[in-house]
Amino acid sequence: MVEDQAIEIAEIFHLLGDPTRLRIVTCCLEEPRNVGEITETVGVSASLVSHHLRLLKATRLVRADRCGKQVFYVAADEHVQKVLKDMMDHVAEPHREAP
Amino acid sequence: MVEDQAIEIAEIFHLLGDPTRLRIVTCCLEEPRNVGEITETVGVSASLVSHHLRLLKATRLVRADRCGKQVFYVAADEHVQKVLKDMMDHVAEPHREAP
DNA sequence: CAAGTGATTCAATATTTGTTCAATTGTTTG
DNA sequence: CAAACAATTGAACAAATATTGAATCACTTG
Repeated sequence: MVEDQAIEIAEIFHLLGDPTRLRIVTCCLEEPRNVGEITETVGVSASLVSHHLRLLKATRLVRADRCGKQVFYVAADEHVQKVLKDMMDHVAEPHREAP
Repeated sequence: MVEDQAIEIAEIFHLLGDPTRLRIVTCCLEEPRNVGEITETVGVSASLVSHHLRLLKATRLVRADRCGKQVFYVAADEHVQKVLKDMMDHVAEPHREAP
C-alpha cells in the first residue's frame, strides 16, 4: 500500500471511528433519511448531526439530496455496507486466548 | 445496530483511522513482523510504533509473539484483511459527479 | 555478570477533534 | 412579505490523541 492510499483510507476509517458518526451512517445505510429523522434516531442535536454529515459528505461516504425543506442523506455505495458487515463479523468472532 | 455494537465497532475503525497505525497494520498483514521491521517500513520511531502496537493489541487487531529479543506482530484474523480490501475497493471506485 | 540489542514505558507537549449554543441560510406557505 | 420550519454554519471550549525523547525493561551472548 502506498502512502497516499494509506492516508485516504485512514481518513475514511477515521470518519467511521466515531460512535455518533457511525450511527449516523448506519441510520441512512438502507434508505435515504432526512436530518430530522437522523437526529431523532441517533439522539443528538441537529447541529451536531449536520457537522458530522458535512464531513461524511466531503469524503463521499454519504450523498445528499434536497427535497423541499428537507435534505435526505444516504450511504454512498455498497462498499460501505460491505465494510460494515465485515467489521461486524470481526466483532462477532470469538476471541482466541493466549496459550 | 445496537449502541454497544456501535461503540465497539467505532473503536476498531478509530484505530485503523490513523495513517501511521494503518501502515503498521498493513505491514504485518501477510506475515508476522518484528518491531524493527515495522519501524523501518513505516518510517517512524520505535517508541511510536510500540505505542500504537499496544493499542492495536489491546483491541485484538494484532497478536504478539516474542521470539528471543524480538517481538513479532501479525494481524489478528482474516476479517481485518477483508475490511481493508473492501475499503480499497471503495477508494478505487470512480466518483459519481453531481448532475 | 556486564554489555549490547530490541522493545516498552513514562512524562510532557502540541494538535486534533467532538460537542455546544447562537446566529444564519434556505425553503415553503399563511 | 412575514412567519415558521429544516438545516447549516461559526466561534469557542474541553477532552482526547499522536508524537517525542529519555529512561527502563527483557533478553541474549561475550
